Amino acid sequence: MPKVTEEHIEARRRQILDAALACFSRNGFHQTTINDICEEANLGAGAIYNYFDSKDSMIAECCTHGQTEIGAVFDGAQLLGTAREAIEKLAEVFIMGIASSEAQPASRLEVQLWSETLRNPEVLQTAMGPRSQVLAGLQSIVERGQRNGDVSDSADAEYVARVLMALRDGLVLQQSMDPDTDVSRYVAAMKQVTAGALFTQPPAQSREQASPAILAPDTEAKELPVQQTIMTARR
Amino acid sequence: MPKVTEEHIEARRRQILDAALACFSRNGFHQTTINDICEEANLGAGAIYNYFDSKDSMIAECCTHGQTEIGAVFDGAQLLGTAREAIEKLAEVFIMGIASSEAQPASRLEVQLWSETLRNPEVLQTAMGPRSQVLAGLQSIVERGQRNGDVSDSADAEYVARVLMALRDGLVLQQSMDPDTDVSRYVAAMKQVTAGALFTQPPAQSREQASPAILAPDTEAKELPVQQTIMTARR
DNA sequence: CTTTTGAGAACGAGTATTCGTTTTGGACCC
DNA sequence: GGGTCCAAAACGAATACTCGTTCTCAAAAG
Repeated sequence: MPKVTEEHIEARRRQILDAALACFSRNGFHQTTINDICEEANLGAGAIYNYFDSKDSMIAECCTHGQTEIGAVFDGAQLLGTAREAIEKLAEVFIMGIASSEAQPASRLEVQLWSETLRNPEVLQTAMGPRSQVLAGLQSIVERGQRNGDVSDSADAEYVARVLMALRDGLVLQQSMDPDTDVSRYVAAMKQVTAGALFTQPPAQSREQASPAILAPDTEAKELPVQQTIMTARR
Repeated sequence: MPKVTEEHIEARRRQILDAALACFSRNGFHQTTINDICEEANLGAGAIYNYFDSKDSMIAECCTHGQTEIGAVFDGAQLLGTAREAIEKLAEVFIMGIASSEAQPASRLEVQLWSETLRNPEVLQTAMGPRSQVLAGLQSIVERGQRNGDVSDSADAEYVARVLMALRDGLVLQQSMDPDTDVSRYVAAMKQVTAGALFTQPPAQSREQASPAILAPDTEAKELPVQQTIMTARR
């Protein structure tokens, strides 16, 4: 069959890649053999090597594919309004979307990818790209919140972003280890925690920087509506 | 040399295990060859097989060792007082202690272990043991806080525990990917977020269960210090 | 008939494990 | 006390096997 349509070729590639992805998420990259992929794809070894140079290139392609998707979903979320709103939106779209319960294979693959980054600098590169993009996005949300007086000035924007990222990564891990993880309940709990609605009582006399918001300098507590006093309030 | 003391044997085992651990955390379980371990331990291949049945048994032993330690550190933290205090304590002892910056190898090993759990049901078992123990501990802290009126009744204790766990796991991941991660800054940011001190303003009109704390029943808002109003607010 | 595709045998590099040999150093006798 | 002995310990080449990749050739398509 000389000259098969370009789409056919792409379809074959995707067929193989899907098979590889299924195997990788089930067994990890290095425990998956080419034969496993062949069987999953119902193809012989020769066929696969018509479409991919090597197993490593399949691994690489799976990794970049999965990671760029994460960046894309993050970018897709419209993060307007206050930081609080943005974070709530993130919880719904970014976390629910990526770690949605029908996507357990994707979570498992991501965990495998994490361990691969520790070993393979190239994979680390491709994984860190989208990750730092997301981190930067989160950080800028926090910083914008600070400019708007929405977020405590004492917050360490970079590390608050990391904390938010951890909330996502941690869910991915839990979901991959335990398929019964209830993502909605997780997101609800996460919202409650990040919204500061976990405790019914205020922080004790803040000893250190533990809860610096209440020490924000320019507050005029007595004059302001109650709620306002907590945060930086007006400059 | 007949008659070698029992301790000597244990010491040799540990020597080999330490070598294996170093290799595993550097390269992952399956990319590490027996020869790598031999070189790291300055031993021949045969010597190693006097102390371990197989490479797999070394993997298994590394996994259980690392994981039980986590459980032990958690148990070691004295978690008395209010839930807020307990969580702060946890941040300091549990998270700082386990993910302390000189322990990057341990973090890397844990990430490798995560991926191994997805593949090897036996490893999953041994890893889940300490993990569920910690989760249960976290959950009971939250529940105790609820009984004391310390924590919002609407909180989903089980999933709040998962969120807290995610904060730890996420740090482990970040630290393993990026050795420059500043654990103290992370812990500080995490404390601020969990303490509800991130935002300067109270949650908007709670639309759903997003921030149910403001509906917590038994608060006496008017009597309380100003800060208190933020979370429990009116009514 | 020419060209592309795919299956599966064959290859070869790499690895865990085994095993026969060598080394070690404490015990035991003189 | 020092020389001999010998089981434990270590070694490392040999083994058996797995797995990624290549090769060959038949089938299929144009």
